[in-house]
Amino acid sequence: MARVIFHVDLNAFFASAEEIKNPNLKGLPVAVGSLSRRSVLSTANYEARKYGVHSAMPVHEALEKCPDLIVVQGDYNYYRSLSSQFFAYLRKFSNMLEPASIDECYMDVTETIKKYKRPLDLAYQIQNGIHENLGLNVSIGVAPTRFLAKMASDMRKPAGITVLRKSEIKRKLWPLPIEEIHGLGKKSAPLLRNMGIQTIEDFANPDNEQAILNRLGPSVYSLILKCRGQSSANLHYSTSQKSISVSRTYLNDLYTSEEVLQRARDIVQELSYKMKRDNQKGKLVSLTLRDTEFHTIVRSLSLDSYQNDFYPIFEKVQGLVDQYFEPVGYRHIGVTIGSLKDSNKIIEQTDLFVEPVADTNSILDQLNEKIEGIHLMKASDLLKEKKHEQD
DNA sequence: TCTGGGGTCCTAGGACCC
DNA sequence: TCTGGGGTCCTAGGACCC
Repeated sequence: MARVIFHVDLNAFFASAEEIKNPNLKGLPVAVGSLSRRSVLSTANYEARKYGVHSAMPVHEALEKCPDLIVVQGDYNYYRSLSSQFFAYLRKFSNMLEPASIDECYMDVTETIKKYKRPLDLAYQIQNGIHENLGLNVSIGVAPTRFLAKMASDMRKPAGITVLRKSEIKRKLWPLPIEEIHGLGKKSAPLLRNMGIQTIEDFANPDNEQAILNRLGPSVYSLILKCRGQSSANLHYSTSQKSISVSRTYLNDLYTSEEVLQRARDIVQELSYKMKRDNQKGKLVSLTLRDTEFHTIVRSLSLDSYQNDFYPIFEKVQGLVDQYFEPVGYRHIGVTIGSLKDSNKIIEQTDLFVEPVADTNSILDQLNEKIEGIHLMKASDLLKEKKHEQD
C-alpha cells in the first residue's frame, strides 16, 4: 500500500528565531554568525538572500554583498528549545516521526491522513499551526518515499506545500539539474557534468547507469533508485546519537604543541560537560587538526572503557597531539567522541573472576540491549532460558 | 581578511579470533 | 604443506548535510 510521507522543514530557522526574539529585525536582512574574522554564516533570512548572501558564506564576504546585513551572534540553546517545541507540536499528529536535524523532520502520516477530507488538509493544518503557535514558517513536501518528500519540500520555499506523486516524477523532478539531488554534493556533481549528465533525468536514465557507477562507485546506486522513485518510505526511528564533538577555529594560528594542548584542554572540558549533560559516554576519541593550508587530519584512539570524564579523554588527546603534532600552524582544533552509549545502559565491567550476582533486571536490560529494536518479543523468552541455565 | 561547527554514513585495510 | 572463511574491532579518509 502506498505510504504518505511528509518532510517538514523550518525556513531560515536560526534567522527566524532571532526575528521572534527581536521583532525589530523583521523585514531587514539578517544572518546568524559571528563578527570575528574567519567566521561564516550559519543562516541568512530571505531578505539577505536577495543580495546573494547564504549560509556557509564568510561574514566579510556577506558584508561586501550586503553592507546593511545585520549579523546576530547565534544562541544555540535558544534554537534547541524552539526546535523541541517544533517536534513536540508535530508529534500531536504522528508519532512516526524522524528528526533529520535541528530544523527538519520526516513524518509517516499514512494513518493520520485518513481522518482528513482532503489529503492536503493535514499539511495546511500543520503549516498554520506551526506559524500560529511558534511564529515560524515551514515548507512541507508530501510524497510516497522519504527521499521524494525531501526533494518536494525543497521545491517551494519559504512556506510552500508541494506534492510529488510517483506519476509526477518525470514532470516535476527529472527536469531539475543534478545539483538539486539531496545526497549528491559538490565533488560528485562536476564529475557527472563532465560525463554529460546534466539533469536528474540523465542521472536516472538506465542507459547511463553503468557509466555513473563506474565513475562514482557502487554506493550511488541507491541514489539512482531514489531518483527513479524506487526507494523506501521507511523512516529511521530510534536513532541514538553516534558522536559528540567540540571544535574551534582560532583567530591566530597555533604553532607549538603547548598552545595546541592548552586549547585542546578547554575543548575536552566542554566536551565532557556536553556528554554529562546528555547522559552519554563514549569510547572513541578523535582529534581533528586543520592547518593554515586548510589540510585536515583526524586521528583516533580507543578508550579501554566508556567514559565521559575530562581526564581519560584528555589523556588520549594528549597522546594524539604528542604523536601527530607538527609545527605547521593550526587554525582549527576539534575533539570528537564516538561509539556513544547512554550512561545508564553501560554495564559496569566487574572483575571477570567474580561470579556476577543474578539480578533479573540487569539481565533483562542486557538482553534488551543486545536485541535492541529487533526482536523485542524475544527478550522474555531469552530471560526464561537464562533462568533455566542458572537453575 | 578566504573558507564555522556539529553531525552521519561509506569504504577499505589490517589485526585478531574462531 | 603453501595458505579457508566469517565476524568484529580499530583506524584513516572522504563525501555529504544542516
